[in-house]
Amino acid sequence: MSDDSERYPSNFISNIIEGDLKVGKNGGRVSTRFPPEPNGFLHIGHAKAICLNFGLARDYVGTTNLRFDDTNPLKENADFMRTMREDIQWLGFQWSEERKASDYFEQLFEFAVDLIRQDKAYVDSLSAEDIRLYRGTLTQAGKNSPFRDRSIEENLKMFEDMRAGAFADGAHVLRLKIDMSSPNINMRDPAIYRIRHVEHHQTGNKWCIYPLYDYTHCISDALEGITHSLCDIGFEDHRPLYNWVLDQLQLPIHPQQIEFSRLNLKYTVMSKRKMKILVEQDLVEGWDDPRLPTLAGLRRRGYAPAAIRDFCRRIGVAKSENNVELALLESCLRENLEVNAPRAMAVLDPLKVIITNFSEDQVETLKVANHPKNEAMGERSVPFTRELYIDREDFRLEANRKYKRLVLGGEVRLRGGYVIRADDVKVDSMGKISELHCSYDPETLGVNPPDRKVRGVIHWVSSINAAGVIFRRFQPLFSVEYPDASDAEYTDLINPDSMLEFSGFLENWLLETQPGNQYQFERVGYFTRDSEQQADNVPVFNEVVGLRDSWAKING
RNA sequence: UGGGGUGUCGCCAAGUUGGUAAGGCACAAGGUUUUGAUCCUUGCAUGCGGGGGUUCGAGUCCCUCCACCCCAGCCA
Repeated sequence: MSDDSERYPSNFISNIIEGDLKVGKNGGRVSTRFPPEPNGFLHIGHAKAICLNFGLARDYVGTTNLRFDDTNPLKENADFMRTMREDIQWLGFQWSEERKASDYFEQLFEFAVDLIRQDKAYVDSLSAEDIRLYRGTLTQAGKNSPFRDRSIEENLKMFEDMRAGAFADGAHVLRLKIDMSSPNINMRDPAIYRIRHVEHHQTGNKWCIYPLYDYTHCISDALEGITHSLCDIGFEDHRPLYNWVLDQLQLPIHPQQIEFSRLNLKYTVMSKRKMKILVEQDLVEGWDDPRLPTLAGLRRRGYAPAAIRDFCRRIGVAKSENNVELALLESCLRENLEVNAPRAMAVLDPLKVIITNFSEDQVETLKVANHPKNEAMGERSVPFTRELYIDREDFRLEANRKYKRLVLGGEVRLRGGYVIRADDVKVDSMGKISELHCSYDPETLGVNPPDRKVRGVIHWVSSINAAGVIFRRFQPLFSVEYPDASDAEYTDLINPDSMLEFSGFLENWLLETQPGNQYQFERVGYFTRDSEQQADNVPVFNEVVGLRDSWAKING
């Protein structure tokens, strides 16, 4: 997959890397890492970070580690690690080495001891509440903890005792000794170890003290020889702390932290917390709901990994706030599926058609191309019979000339087949059209009638070839562009039509297709078989993305 | 009232040492077409948050305003 077409265009991070390469920094080596916390599902915002870290390393012939940032056993578990690995591989990337912050717990502890010996860390016995009070505010300096001047010996002893389990949760904390009056709150003696008597999914009960992010991340990066540590822009003012810690210690390398802005997509939410609530309140069907921007959801929806990668490349990398339109994502998908998806026919809202001049016991086998531009995709046999189905919206009793479909007395071509004329309609007791009687012109297979104008081409499925399935079409999950920014609670802004179900027919061979393989249902959109088994066993096909529809614009 | 950031076309986003505004998406108008799809052609920022200044010349340098975002977890 690593062809040049996936190479990142010029951006501020690649500029930094090229500058580093030019002066021979890090011996010309580029090494990145993707460091998720295993506490939820990866989403398209993570995809941006994944593509960037793996993509940049690929572009500059470097390496990328997968590192689970598992320093908070209260929130994390090994199941999330498993799904994250699957999602990353599905997206198309393979890491050089898998690491875990917990791999470094012993070293992290020793470095902390080193800091205490240097009088740059101390055990604080203030309560969490008091620590907050002593920290000061955004505009007022904090003040030193009364425990700040404990002797090195006492600190050493107490920290060992913390590790040994001598204290209750929250009794003490290890803090860095930096500057309580720093204008940067992150530098006001940040805590780096807390006591938590809980089992860790990787280290079991070996530890009862766990290091915090700011202390752990920079050291982990250095230990792995990471050269460029890319992270969310929210960590920008943590950078001085990142550098401070590394400056105090003997490490093989001092990685450079570079922050870029996270992806925001219109009409959706991008926070794990908010998605979790949607899942827990059954507002969606689960973490893999096709309307969610989780990688699991996108996969179930039928998104092609290459299209997501293309999207991540096209949105660029910068530091400014951004709200990307869904249209860009959809465009990436269509571009990919246009060339890769074999064509087929499906009728979402069936209207029965009787070809009155075609005999009941006859079946004509038509050959239809699987792709209009790619002969290598071959052709398939499509049966033409007296009884078939077309889409309800492809017929009107009467319409003006702009309507290029079937009207009473008008002619239209059945895709891949004959030209038919609508002669009569049957209406049921409710006044709804129940059946259409048409006649076909046997001289029009592959050729247009010389003397008449055919209005257009519509798709269809023969009744002997029709498999009944459920189609799901999707709209954005939220009905407003910025569900996060609204005054209303975001859960109240869910689009009631975000998932519409249709009961219709498709060519029966599609029943054998696998989830993840997309097909274009001509004139409708791209679909894939849903991966979940339904209780009633009725097959479900999810719409990946619709076809561009210029008629909808004209028609309103 | 502290600190850190960001402001280039509706949405993203390029713009090396100042030299006279890339590209994509969207949109619009044509053409091709047995998918109102695809494809092709054309159009789409005298202006880069505002105002000054330096310069032959500034999105790029200086000054000054303005707007928006982030930070006070023993979360990451």
